[in-house]
Amino acid sequence: MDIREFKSTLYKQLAKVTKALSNPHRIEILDLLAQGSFSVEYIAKHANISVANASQHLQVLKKSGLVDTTRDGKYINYQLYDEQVLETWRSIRQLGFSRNHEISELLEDYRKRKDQLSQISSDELMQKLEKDEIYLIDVRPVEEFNVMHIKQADSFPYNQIKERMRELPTDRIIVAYCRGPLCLMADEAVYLMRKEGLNAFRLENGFADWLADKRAVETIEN
Amino acid sequence: MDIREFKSTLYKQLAKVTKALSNPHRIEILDLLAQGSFSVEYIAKHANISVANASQHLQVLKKSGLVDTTRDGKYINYQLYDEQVLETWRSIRQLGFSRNHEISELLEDYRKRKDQLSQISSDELMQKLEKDEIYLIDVRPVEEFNVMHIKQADSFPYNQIKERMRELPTDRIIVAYCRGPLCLMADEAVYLMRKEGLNAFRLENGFADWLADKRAVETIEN
DNA sequence: TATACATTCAACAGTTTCATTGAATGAAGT
DNA sequence: ACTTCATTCAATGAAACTGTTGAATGTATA
Repeated sequence: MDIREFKSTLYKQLAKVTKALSNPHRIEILDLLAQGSFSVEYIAKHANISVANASQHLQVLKKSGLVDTTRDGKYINYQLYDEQVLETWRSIRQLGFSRNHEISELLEDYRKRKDQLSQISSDELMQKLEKDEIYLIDVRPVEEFNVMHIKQADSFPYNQIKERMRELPTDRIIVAYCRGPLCLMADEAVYLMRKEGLNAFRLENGFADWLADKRAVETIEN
Repeated sequence: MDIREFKSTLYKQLAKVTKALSNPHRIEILDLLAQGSFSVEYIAKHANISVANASQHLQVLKKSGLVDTTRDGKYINYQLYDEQVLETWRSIRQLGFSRNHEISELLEDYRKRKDQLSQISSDELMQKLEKDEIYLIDVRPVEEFNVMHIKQADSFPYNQIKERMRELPTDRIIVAYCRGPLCLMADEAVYLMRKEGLNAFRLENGFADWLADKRAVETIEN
């Protein structure tokens, strides 16, 4: 095999990985898997595609080595292969934000409209949590909260906020977080809470990045 | 716009960037552009594709924001948009190495056959360069040497090694480097030098990573 | 053993991507 | 103004990618 042939083979192999990342649904799935390990059905539901379609996309990701499976009863759970996949995904996401203007504009517009950009950084959150100045809520689906969540957080799934509004404290700052910077559930939650006069903020980024930064988390056994 | 629509749009926008990365030729081009700024013709030649085809791939990369152009006389030079593109490419390349077994095997097989894995790390090189124990050669095309090169290196393009063999010192260690870990020119050079009894090694990784690590480089004005 | 159900498979049509070809553009130099 | 030459454009057919559908697989539970 001569050098040229060799290089072609190398780049073709590398492209197998990048091809796996080239589809919007697969990106959304990766972003979701950054939260933990989930069944095909769950993934399909949250990526808003059919189960068969999700299964196919997951197989592409698996063949490329980016995700792995474990069987749990009759469910098959998919998860990111390792931390490096998460790191690379974060790098790509970051690049998307900086190189594709539309992405950051979309998010900014949305947030400006919804919650006046009331964000709080991870560092700030840490400090205020220690001083007990904050009530922290996790607005992701309870399944994801159960897999893992920020240490002092309570579960308040986004779709229950309205009914459970009176459980929230009126004398403290409330901080809501969800999956990551692309996740809008926390924004929606903050919007609803502020409409009711609560002092609510959104955590900048979200759980995936909290985890990647190796900050304190907690798990609920099942 | 509801949340779902919003998310679809976001992930579609992100996929615009990843789609640009999903083709083997475009990956090879990015890898080449990690060395500096080059004309369409040069890129086409080194990626072994037609000029028209290279032009098209380059336009895809440009539309996705990953590369940028500057005009120089009648040439149009393409370069990576910024350092973040290089960083993300390195992250993806790293992921490819770890998740696609074939890649590392291919390289290892090739190197085992060619130069018995005689590699030297960047740190080791730095130390030995200071002690003047090493003769360092850059085996990339001279165009790339001129753009930038490791500080103490001399230019010995891979395809001139044979003719210029007698210029090389026999009493010192020779270290050859090329573009990066996917580049085989340094391996070929080491192979040729060792066959002539010279004490030659390959620099682990290559110029792109040397640069990314912010080590000392030099430029030749033109 | 039979049933339920999560997941995968196989086949299909619609769309996108790709490389090739030859013509068009447009800046530089005569 | 004319020529040269790097680059881009436009059109084409082939190949790869996608989502849908309905059937098949295989594990868990009754």
